[in-house]
Amino acid sequence: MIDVTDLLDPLNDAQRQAVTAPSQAMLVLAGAGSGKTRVLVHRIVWQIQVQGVSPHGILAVTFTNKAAREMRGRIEELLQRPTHNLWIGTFHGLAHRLLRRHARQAKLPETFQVMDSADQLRVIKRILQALNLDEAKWPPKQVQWFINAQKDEGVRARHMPETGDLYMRQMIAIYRAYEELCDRSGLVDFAELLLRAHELLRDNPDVLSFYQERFQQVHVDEFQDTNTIQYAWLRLLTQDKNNLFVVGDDDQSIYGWRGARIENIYSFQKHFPGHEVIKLEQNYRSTGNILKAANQVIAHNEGRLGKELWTEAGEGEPISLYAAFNEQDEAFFVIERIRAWIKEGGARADTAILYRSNAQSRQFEERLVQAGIPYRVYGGLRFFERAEIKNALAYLRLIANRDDDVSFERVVNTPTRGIGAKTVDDLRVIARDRGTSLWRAARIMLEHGMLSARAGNALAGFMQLVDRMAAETEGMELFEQVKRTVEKSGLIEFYQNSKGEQGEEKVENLEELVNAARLFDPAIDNEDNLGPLELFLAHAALEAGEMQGEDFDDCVQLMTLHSAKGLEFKVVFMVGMEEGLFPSLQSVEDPKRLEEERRLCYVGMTRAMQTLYMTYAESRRLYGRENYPRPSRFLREIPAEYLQEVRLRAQVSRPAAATPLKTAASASLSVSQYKLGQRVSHAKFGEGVILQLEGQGAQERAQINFKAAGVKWLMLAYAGLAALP
DNA sequence: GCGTCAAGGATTTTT
DNA sequence: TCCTTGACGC
Repeated sequence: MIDVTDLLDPLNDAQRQAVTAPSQAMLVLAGAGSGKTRVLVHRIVWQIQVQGVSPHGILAVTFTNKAAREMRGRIEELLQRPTHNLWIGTFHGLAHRLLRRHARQAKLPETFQVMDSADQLRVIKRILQALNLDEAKWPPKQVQWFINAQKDEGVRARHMPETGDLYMRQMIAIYRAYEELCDRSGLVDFAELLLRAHELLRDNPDVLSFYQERFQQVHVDEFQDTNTIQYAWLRLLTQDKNNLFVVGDDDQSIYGWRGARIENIYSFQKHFPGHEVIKLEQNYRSTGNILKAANQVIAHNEGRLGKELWTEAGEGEPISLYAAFNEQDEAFFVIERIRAWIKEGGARADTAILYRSNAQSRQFEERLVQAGIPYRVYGGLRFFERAEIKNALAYLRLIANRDDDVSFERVVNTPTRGIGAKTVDDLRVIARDRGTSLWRAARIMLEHGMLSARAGNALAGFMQLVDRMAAETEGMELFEQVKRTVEKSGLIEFYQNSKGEQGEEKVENLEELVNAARLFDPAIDNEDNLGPLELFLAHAALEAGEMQGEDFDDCVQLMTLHSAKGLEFKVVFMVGMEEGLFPSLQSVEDPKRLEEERRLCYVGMTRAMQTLYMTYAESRRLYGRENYPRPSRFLREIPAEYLQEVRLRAQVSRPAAATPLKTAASASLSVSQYKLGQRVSHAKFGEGVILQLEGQGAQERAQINFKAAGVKWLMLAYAGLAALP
């Protein structure tokens, strides 16, 4: 008899019910911090150990590589053995694997390469140029968004009606040209991976039935984030087998803007009539007050599946609310609190500052630097996104596939070798006329002597270089291959000669790339007969790598609310709780988007384990303009009993340097009768002295030091002040 | 080809 | 306000 103690003991009733349920379609509604990964992991191990399902017959899909890694790690830990043939991966990673295995049936060249979004944008810009379209009128970003949105819905250019308005017809034409170029170059963007993989299964019954039979159990994490094509793909795989096990939380759906369909979680119930729903509502992360407050906020959304988090932990502290004068004061307050936390022995890494938009990080960074507190900002450039790394990869990609136009354009003149825009333009024309790649076009032009001697020589030199590198490095070990390429391409030399520290850092990064190649273990997911180089390139495209700073150091965490999803911290600061910032101005008009903002708020609040601070500023400089936002509506949605206002103002004497408002300009703009230093009296607060004036007209405000009530900011229009002599 | 200047744009992010 | 991007000139 198998001992299932380890498997079931750590679970609560609902979790256990989900883990041990018979094979059937199942929707696990897992609230924040309710142990959803644990349920997935234990469910999979249960199937292997108790139900006798072979790991080979199990598929688990996640959104991020990190989640996939974590899940595999935990499964192996529980199983006490490696899980080689169990498929765990991201939607994109798995789609890529399918396409590699069935390239021909997917109508792709065996050597196809994956483009990241920056590559995609370059291609789009090229298309716009080729079509003679003005980028101002057809913003490349918007085109990119349009194309991806179509692909996310499974729509190709040829599916789109020719009838629409001019704008639509033009967009479709661009889309079509884009598809043609990608096909010619063997390039596949992220959305295309999913769409192709779906078409592959849909149009090839033999392939489909092979995988339908193989995968006895399909598991999906973060199901609320799936888009149309991802869900369609899942349904193809599991069609009549009722073997789809999804875990998700409709209240944590925050990626609607990039195609995620929260509706999938509702449709699931229609598409799989025999399904079971299990709710995980016991939260193991936060204290009672935080959870109750979060429950109240999210309750303002409509059409939820309905869940209420609860905890066995005590009430804990109320949420602290701080009204800052301005963004500087907000940062000051947050950093003071972090200081106090550290002073009491708390770890810096247990504190997180969460904001709605990246632009907000600056003031906190400045203060942290000032205070000498180490910190880490999430969301910078990733390793594989760095220019020098992409250049090196471009050479490698050309070695793997000469028709890769994006890579060709990227490095044809990097390092500079005298191939100018003119030559590349000529190449593009030929390539387009003949419907072929730049590489082939270059061949043709060289053979027909269509180039000037100088350009011709330079171009021939480049092509020989690539051919030579390919020949020389064939059969080499991967890292040796990468090393040679980096050197022979001239990139190392190029960056060494470029000036200063920047170049040095780039050389170091290139060395790091060689190192990454050395550490890269293709065996991990080489169930296919792919070469190590191809696998490495795919890895580079599908996993942009960690950000710069690793989290080895104990440092304060700064990130957007979006990137905080899935994480937890003892002390959380949600900053910038203001109308127009959070909820974002762009979202307030549309109820759907507003609800997504509210879910984001819910996600943010439920990150906090012990202490949650929420702050807003009464005045905020944004894009060079002073704003006087109102506190976020989400704050009003929290019942007062869970809130505690922090009153610091009278105690905080702000350093003069942090007071940008006392400028001559702002003082002179005060047309009113009030002056700095003027004594005034107020009906409620009594007598005081004006410390600062800012704004004008109806917006004019004064900071007043009241003898009895302390320092306050008041709108002059409403304050009803009387001037004293 | 590189450096300088001006204009425009500025949620949220993974793959 | 500030940063990125593109155009233009050496």
